[in-house]
Amino acid sequence: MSAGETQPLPGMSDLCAPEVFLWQRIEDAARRVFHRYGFTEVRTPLLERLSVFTRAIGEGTDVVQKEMYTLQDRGGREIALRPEGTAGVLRFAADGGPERAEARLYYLGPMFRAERPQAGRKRQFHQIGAEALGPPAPAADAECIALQLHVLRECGLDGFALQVNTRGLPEERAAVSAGLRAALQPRAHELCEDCRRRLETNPLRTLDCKQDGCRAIVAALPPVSSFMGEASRAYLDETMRLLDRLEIPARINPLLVRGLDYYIHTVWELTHPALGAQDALAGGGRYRIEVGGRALDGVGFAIGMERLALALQAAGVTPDAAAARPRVWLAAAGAAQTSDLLVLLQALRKRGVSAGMDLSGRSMKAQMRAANRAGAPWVVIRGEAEASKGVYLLKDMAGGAQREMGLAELLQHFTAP
RNA sequence: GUGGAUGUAGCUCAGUUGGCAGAGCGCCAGGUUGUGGCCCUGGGUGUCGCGGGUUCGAGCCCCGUCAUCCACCCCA
Repeated sequence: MSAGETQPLPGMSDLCAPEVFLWQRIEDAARRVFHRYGFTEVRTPLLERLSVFTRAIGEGTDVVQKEMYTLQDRGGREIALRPEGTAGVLRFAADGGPERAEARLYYLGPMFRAERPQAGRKRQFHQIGAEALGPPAPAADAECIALQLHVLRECGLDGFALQVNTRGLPEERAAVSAGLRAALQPRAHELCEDCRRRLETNPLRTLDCKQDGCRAIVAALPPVSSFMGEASRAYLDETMRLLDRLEIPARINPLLVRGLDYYIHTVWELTHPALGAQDALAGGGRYRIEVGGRALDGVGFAIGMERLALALQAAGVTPDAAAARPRVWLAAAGAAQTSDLLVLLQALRKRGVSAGMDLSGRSMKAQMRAANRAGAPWVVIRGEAEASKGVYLLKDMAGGAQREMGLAELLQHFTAP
């Protein structure tokens, strides 16, 4: 409620129970699938030299120009919080020997972009991503898409739509730009102000303009692949054919543009209808990135965890708090019994039993209420009467029945298979 | 960076033409001298986001500001 000190920065949020259980489930599912595909985790720094991002993502992109958190470190170096994962992973790959040029890596963690927060858009957001390094091959792209869908399905999600397009090769970009510019020229005066500017700077960008007028004009354009060479068109065709053989429903969207410069050939995006305006659940593509004097090829994707969690919740997948529920709760009548039960509490935990207890010395009634709230199926009660007999009272919370037990029998009850 | 909406109890939200700050849920205590869930009773001093202004009087009107949400933009 109180604004200010206790609130996180705009666009950043604290993640806690119960939502955090859903996140853990997503992370576990992703790791499981990645390992099955031979990917290993890499944890690169959140901070990198600014040039790592500007070189890879592209000087003129929105991500670099208006969305990065940049700062100077104590040595006066220009550094930045990572706005995406690929650049750092590729910096890592270039840092090692030649075997890293064929590495299969996944990552999972926070990214930072200084945008205006919105539904499904945070300034600190989280991605699950993977990079399969290696030379361009339609089969590698198809496998990467299959992996991404596999991760999503393993999380319990369905109902997303896959759109694919091609960016061609870097050397074809001039031809694509020129082709688009020429095709748009006759109707340039009908385009919106932004698009008239884009026509000069980056004609590709006119393709995903949201203005109705521009959309109508752009929809009539020949596909970008028509301005590319035969090899690039064949690459896209083969990729689509392989997706079809893998029974992955995909649609070519000739208007799909992705805002990072490093992409070549296959690019794709997954949208989900539950997400609202920010409906891109995940994206990916093939890239060629120059780092440390050499060009590395690969294909990769990223899944937005916030958006995945939103889509899952919309689909009725709820956080499962069961894992955090104690199996047994301990309740003491009197301070002397509290210390005895604290010893029992630790004995149970050491034996692998999740156990809880209210240690603040409250009434029996309050302790029972706490046990009920925690969802413990069993409660162990100990007061003067039990202490003098050297026993514990075990209560079954579902039926209400209770009976006395010695310590050995009690431990046996909770540790027996 | 631009626009719209919204800020009242721990949470979700009412609050009339400006006139004593409210409900539900949750939480705590009691009814049950050692026992949860259901029921009953009791428990609210809360910077009405913050700062100014108008007024006899402001949660309500005006100005500013901050925050949140949504949308543009961009992307995951």
